[in-house]
Amino acid sequence: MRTSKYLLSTLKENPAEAAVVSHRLMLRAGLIRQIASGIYTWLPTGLRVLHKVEAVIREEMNKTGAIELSMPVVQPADLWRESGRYEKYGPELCRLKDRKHNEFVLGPTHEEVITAIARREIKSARQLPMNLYQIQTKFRDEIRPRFGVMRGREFLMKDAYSFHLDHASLEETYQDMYDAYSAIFTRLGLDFRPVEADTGAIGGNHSHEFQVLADAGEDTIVFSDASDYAANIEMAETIETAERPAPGAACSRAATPGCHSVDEAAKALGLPSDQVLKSLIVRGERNEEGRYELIMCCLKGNQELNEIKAGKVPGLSNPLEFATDEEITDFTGAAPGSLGPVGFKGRILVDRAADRMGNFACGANENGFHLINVNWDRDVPKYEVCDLRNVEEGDLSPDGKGRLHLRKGIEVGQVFMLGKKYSEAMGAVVMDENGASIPMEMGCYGIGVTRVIAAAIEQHHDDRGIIWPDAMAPFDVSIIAIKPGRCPQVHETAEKLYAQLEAAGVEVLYDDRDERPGVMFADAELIGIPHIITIGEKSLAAGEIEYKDRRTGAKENVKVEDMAAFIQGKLKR
RNA sequence: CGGUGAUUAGCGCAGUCAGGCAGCGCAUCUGGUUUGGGACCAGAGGGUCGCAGGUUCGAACCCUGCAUCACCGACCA
Repeated sequence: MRTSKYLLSTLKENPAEAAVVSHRLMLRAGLIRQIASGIYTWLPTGLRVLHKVEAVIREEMNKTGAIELSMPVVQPADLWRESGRYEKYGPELCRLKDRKHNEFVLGPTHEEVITAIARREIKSARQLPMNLYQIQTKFRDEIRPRFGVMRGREFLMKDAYSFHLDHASLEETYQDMYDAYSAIFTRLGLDFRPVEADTGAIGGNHSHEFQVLADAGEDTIVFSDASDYAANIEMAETIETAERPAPGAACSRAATPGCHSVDEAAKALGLPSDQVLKSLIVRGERNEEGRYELIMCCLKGNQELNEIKAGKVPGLSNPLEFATDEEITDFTGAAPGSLGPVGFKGRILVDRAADRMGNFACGANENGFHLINVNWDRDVPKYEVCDLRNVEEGDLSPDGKGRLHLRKGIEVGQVFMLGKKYSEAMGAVVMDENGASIPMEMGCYGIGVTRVIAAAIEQHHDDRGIIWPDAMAPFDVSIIAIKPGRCPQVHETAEKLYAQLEAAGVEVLYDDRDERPGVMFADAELIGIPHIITIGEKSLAAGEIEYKDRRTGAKENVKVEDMAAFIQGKLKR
């Protein structure tokens, strides 16, 4: 490709809207342009990168025997009613109508369509297992799109769905996909970790996420320093070793006017925040009158509720919902900020760490008052202990080996065992050898193709721009001709080398613009092309061409006639 | 969904407080000088000042409503 005939679209200045480095560089390098909130055009250079990532994914998926197909973005609402997700999915699901007022959705994922395909097309158990995949646009109407394509509303995803006669077969394919994902992310040059994960809106019962380690990540992952335990913080179980102190002085009331938070109350009472109980009121199930049961969750004041774990406690709303201020005041007679378990009329859940507290302070269920020297059992006779809090840096690993460390991660892939959730709801069955209809076991496996690119840039860049891993680079080589208009020999050498490399199948961006050198160097480095060749009068006088490695910055002079072979040698590695 | 802020040339912004000819830098085009790390000089083109309404002799600027975008928060007890 000649730069003069290409749409490079690089920006010298930093775009105002970009907060993270990958977003900034994707805009500056001319990879993407925003067209609406969370919706992007992929410019030619960006599309080349996208195609590179797709190619690696296809190769590794095909190796496992998965078969590619393509499903529609626009899907009939009825299909989603069949699975029960039309109502359940919430406002993230974009709903629309056609001219005949038929209802449709923009596919945020494709379980419904694939299950509809499978139930028609897979007729015999002998066809199983079968793993079908596509690389297709998804649309999720995110609450808050951000960080460019990291959390976009429209994005590209590789999604695979496997069908099985039994669970053992599902486990086998799950492992194959786990291994394929590891191979894909390794080939793409990413520093990643597979972690145990929650199954979320997709449903199912077993799952791993593939997390790219990066500070810009929106997920928190935890891992042990002494074992291979790794999980999303949403899943990580806490282990407590502290002993509960013996009850001391009797419980008494203390005025805490104007205190609405744990920190304010702790300050007013002269206690550290881990001696103050945090009491949160959440919704349970709805009763006949349409009211929610209100349940109290008690935590140490300095610790955080884990909504995912709490949502799994039987009887609690899932996904977890907090009670409104009105509901709380109606039920307890006090406003948030003055709540506590002593005398609370409803179910009380106590986090494992909070259970080890003694002689602590908590709200008095009376505005402007707290209780001090409160003790479980003595002052709160009935409560349930469960795992409610987020693990923290240095906590014991749930497998009993080592301590936990927290890191930020970008979720680039997830593998699920779905089981029979969709096949049962939608009647995707096969005949077994006895002639009985049995719903197929299913698995599903996603990779955020567009997010992978942002994640790669987060991990691979410097102050000059992107440093692509080889497998993702939009071009293999950049040829920069210094003032070819002034020196015919430079022009001829550049043209010849360009033709030679193109003929050898090397992807070259040949900067033939006759710009000042600084402009061309800056563009090549911003775009992140791994190998940069400079042809100029100086070295050409000695019959040489300059080579620079984008990653290491190392420079080398190579004889004109050897350069094509030299580059091909670099690319083979 | 809540909070904060923004919206003026392709991009980045000033001008709004205190109403009175639409500005600056970059980019683009023309000419010239330059030429190994985002050159310099001279000139030119480019604007429904987000939209709608109101106040005013006069509105980018004041008022009202709306839209879009961004950032922060959604752990609140």
